[in-house]
Amino acid sequence: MSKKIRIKDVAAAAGVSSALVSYVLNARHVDRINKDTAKKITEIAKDLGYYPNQIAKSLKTRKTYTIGLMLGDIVNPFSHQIARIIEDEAKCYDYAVIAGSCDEDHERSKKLMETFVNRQVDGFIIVAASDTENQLAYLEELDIPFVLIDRYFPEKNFDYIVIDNYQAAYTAVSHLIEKGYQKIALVNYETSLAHLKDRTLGYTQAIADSGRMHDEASICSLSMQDNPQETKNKIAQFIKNKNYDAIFAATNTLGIETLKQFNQLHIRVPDDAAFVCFDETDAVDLFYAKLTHIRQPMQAIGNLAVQRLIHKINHVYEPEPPYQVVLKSEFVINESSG
Amino acid sequence: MSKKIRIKDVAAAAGVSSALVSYVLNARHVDRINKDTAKKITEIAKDLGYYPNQIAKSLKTRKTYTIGLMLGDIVNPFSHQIARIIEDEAKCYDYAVIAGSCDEDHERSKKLMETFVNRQVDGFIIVAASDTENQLAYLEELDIPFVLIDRYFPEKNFDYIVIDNYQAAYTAVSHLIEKGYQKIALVNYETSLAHLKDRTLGYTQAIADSGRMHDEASICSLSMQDNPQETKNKIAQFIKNKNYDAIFAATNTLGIETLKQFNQLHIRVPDDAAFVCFDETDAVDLFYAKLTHIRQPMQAIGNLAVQRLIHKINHVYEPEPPYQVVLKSEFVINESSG
DNA sequence: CTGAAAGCGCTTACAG
DNA sequence: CTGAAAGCGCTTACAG
Repeated sequence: MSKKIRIKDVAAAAGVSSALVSYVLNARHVDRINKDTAKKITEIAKDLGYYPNQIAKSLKTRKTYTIGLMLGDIVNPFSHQIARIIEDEAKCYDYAVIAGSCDEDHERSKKLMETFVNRQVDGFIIVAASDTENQLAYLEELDIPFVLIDRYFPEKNFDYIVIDNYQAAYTAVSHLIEKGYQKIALVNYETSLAHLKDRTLGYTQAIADSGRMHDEASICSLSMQDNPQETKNKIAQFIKNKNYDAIFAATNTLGIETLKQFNQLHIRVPDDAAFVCFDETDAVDLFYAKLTHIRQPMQAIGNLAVQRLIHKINHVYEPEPPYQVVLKSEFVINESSG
Repeated sequence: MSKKIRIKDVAAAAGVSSALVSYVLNARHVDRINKDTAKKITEIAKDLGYYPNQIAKSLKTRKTYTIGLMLGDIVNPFSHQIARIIEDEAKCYDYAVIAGSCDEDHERSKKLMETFVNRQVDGFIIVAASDTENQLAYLEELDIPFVLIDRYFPEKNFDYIVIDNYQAAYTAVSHLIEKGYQKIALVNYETSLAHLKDRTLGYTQAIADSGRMHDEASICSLSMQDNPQETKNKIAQFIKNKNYDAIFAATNTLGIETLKQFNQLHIRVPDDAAFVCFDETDAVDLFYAKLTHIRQPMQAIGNLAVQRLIHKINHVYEPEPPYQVVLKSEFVINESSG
């Protein structure tokens, strides 16, 4: 075993103090350190294979260079797409990301947050579960910076980066109307989460603007608390009634589940029913009829979230107006709504 | 802001020493601490909302309760399925998981490993990129425990948990043969990675055992170094030649890409070509013909990896014979090979 | 049964 | 230009 090298070892080998080694390696006070000494230290550190112990460093500097990423549900394609982007972007600033999923559960969300707080993450990027405003307020009390993505709380002044969900849904449904579909159904969660409410609103408004009557029977409402089997059953039930000629699925997982049921029941897209859903997943090209979908600007969401968070980390005690960004999404028309 | 409470604050409030608080909260020497004092300390700690600073704790105990998870490619469904399982299992032992992707790249793998080492992870679970044996040897030198999953190095004594890839491929191809398909093609990566070689071997052996001649033209070889577009093009090229009546895709991503090309070129499964692939992904139910596939025991792989790793962490200096587990996979027959 | 003190490996004012 | 020393918030022999 090659024992782990400490700063002390480097200092001894170079015949200087630990302080100097620390200065050189962190490029502090470069102006007033002897060039040759600096060079010697750098070389010796390299020869010995010295890497600073981040734990010790963190204890002293009170910075861990770690971001806690709280996801709603890790199996959701949105989650790992965004996780990947956030990790890459964070790496550019020498931050690591530690991610966890709260599975849309209030309690799990709280536990996860506590775990990350104890691990001294410098800040959070959060896809918030429903009714977790008080957890976020707790973070504010602790002066731990965070930024929300995907979901937001309209009543609060938290920073967020989201898309215009109302507009996205409105566009999608208007497209189906233009295409001549008569009975357009919505599959969505019934929840207090504003972004999903917005999607429902976009749907109902587009229907209303087309001069049609709103029909409760056209909405398939799921609960986020249901287990996968219950969700599946409810969707299957709804599909079987065949009270629609087009379906707008308000989330990617709901969309995929709907398509699976279509397959099961031999309902052909778009002949028997047109289909539009959220997010660009593998399903888009994999389904026999390429899927019309709403494409979120994932890269922008991830990058902005990281940049804003790091800015806040570096200016913790300088209050600023809330940073609330609403990005545009893209509507991609394919065969499934042909 | 409610200032963060330290152990000192609790000690002061309780009128005892920090040492005692530490003992009580960590349940050390419970036998020789006054019950009432202990109770008082516990209550006060709770009232003040005390949580130990994990960084300080780690510095002293040299344990971070963190596992570094190195993935081959985070967008691969295998990766996040297994990541999820590992996170959940690790949580049972109060370990957190910090994950990263090396994108099948040697250099990125090295950087990632160094980052995790500096962050003092207690151990690694690794889906190894090709030719990274020396990186693993480095970990051994540092006495940092690790266990490989999914992939292994037959020449080395590293711990691993994998499936019998040869057998899985052999079974899949034999099934196609029994079904009467005449020209069975393989889509796989050309690589030094043993688990993928095993899959090719299982394929060629099954073909040979059926008394057929091996035909080089039946193998579509990809390179892991190719970018997605190149991979796509090569598969498209291969598909277009139509020199097959069945395809066995040796990885899930290759399988999904193949199916996308089938759609593009209006090749119907299983009428124009039968199809079998690795892994249970959303694609299985989403494709119009339910996919025949090899189902890996993900839960077992993840759980065993975590359990073995934690065992090693707790017994670092007690050498044991290598722990090399080969699990069985399940072959699930569906319509795509009907 | 309990406390004073050292130490984990760094960083950083301060003194010279 | 450089070093001695304090301190981050814990844990843990050791002494009593």
